[in-house]
Amino acid sequence: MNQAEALRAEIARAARTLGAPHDVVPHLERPRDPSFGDWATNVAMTLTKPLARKPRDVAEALIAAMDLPSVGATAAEIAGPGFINFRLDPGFQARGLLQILAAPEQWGRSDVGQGANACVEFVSANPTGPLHVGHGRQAALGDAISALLEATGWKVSREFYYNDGGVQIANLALSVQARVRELSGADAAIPEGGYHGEYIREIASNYVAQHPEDREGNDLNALRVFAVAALRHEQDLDLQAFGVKFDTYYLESSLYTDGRVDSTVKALQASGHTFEEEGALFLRTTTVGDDKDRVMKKSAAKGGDYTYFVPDVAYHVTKWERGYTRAINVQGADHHSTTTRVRAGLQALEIGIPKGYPEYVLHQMVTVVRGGEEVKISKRAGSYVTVRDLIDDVGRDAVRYFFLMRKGDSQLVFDVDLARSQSEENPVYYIQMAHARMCGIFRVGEIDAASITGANVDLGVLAEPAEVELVKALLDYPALLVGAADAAEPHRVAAWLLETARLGHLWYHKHHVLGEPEAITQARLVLARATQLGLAAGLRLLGLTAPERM
RNA sequence: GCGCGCGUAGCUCAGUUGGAUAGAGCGUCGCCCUCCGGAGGCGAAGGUCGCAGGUUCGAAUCCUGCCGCGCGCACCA
Repeated sequence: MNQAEALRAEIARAARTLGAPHDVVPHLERPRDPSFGDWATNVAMTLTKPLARKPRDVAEALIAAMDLPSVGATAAEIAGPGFINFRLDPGFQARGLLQILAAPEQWGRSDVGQGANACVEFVSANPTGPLHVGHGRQAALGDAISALLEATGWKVSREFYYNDGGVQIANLALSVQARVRELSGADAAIPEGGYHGEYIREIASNYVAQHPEDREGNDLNALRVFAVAALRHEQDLDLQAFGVKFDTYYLESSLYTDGRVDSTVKALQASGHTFEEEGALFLRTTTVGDDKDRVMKKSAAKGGDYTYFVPDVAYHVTKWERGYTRAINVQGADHHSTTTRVRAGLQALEIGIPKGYPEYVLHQMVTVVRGGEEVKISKRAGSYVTVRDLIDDVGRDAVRYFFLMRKGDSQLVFDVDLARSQSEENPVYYIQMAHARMCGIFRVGEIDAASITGANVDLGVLAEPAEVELVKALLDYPALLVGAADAAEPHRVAAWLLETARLGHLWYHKHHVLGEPEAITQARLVLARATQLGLAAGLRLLGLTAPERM
């Protein structure tokens, strides 16, 4: 049990002696102003009604009923309408750092997920071109959300759904065909809705080199297979360069071949939530808030195919059946119309899937800016900027951090000049520098950092305000992860890193570690080591490196 | 027109799920400093949290209606 939990438990115990409900869970928060204390609770105000007493009365009785020393508290004061502010003994508080030193790899990890299975689906790009910046944001978000879930006790599968059928793939094949024919001197145009990027030319010439028997590009099926394989390979290389690995690749085509699409349609029809109109089969989605009912199967006149959301529903049934109690889909906000449909389909099946399943993390657009100007195209892809462009330009760490530093709901401006600058205005550099600085202390002092355990060190001397603030920030990390994982919001970790790095720099500039009286040096070495490990843990979680020198 | 998201300091954004005098970085203006690691430290100015109502002990946060921006509104995916 950590310090905050111990304090919470003691408040709850005291509250029960006053007659509070047995299941009371006092809310703890950091006061906005550190001068108020180290922890605050509003529990006295929430108990006003059940206890039928005034908030300040409750607070007073609560404090009297608490064993403050047992939880390291030196004072408890009533403030404002009924807050209780607790002050913790600095040495007691700093002893929380020992947990970091004892098991750095475990730091921040918890078991709130209790080993349940979660599926995080992200990127899921059609194999029709190199990955663009939106995919990059999805890759960073999906990978970080996965890491967050893993750190909080979930068993996570990172999944990539391949749309390997459908109109877009057909257009890809036709686009390559046009370029092949162009090579043989024929006059051929890219079809409507086709792909114009430079990479299509590369694929075409590779195709001709490997298929000398089809210089005219007549074998559309061979073209399609070749192009999809080439682009899947290319996307794999992009993801590899980004350091993202998937556990599962799920092919849309397999949903047809193993009969899941048909069985899903039959089940939906049996459920009574479908109807036929003008020769097409509809799902009644208006009952769950959609603005119109959606076509599942096109009329014969339109080809009689299933629309894309039918395999989508079938696919999400497999997630449920594969035992994922939590499924998170990371997509661009332009896909938000699918959420209602997929959920409606799953609900219509009436097989016990929760209403909010799957969860969607939808992110807004990314604008790439260089030299103050928006960048819109890349040579290779033509109409859009690729992830590869960014990685080559500013490096993997910066790309990852920049994609994660804003919450997905907000639009993101990716300033390439800032991302590559070696200055403290660059948040990535700033955070990594803080880590490297802590490492530097041990290097200069010729001390083996791993030998620092904090045993027999009086941490009570870590009482300078800058030290107390840094200690508190470091100890907030585990709870931060729980909240971030629950909300699927990695940007909280990015913000925590920046703030903790700031406090680390501040402390470093204000106080010396080496060359102080022995007792102080020993205590500060513990804080330096904990800061280094704490920052490294956060960086690692987001998939960033923690360099020892820069 | 309908749906979703966003609107917080000059700029870029946080805001612990409804709490105290709304914060940080950059920029601006003062004053210091040159220290284990490249410049940093201290302080100041700067806000009607888009607007107007509502809910309650208490709202940037929840509800309603407007305004502005983005995205989406196919028998496309």
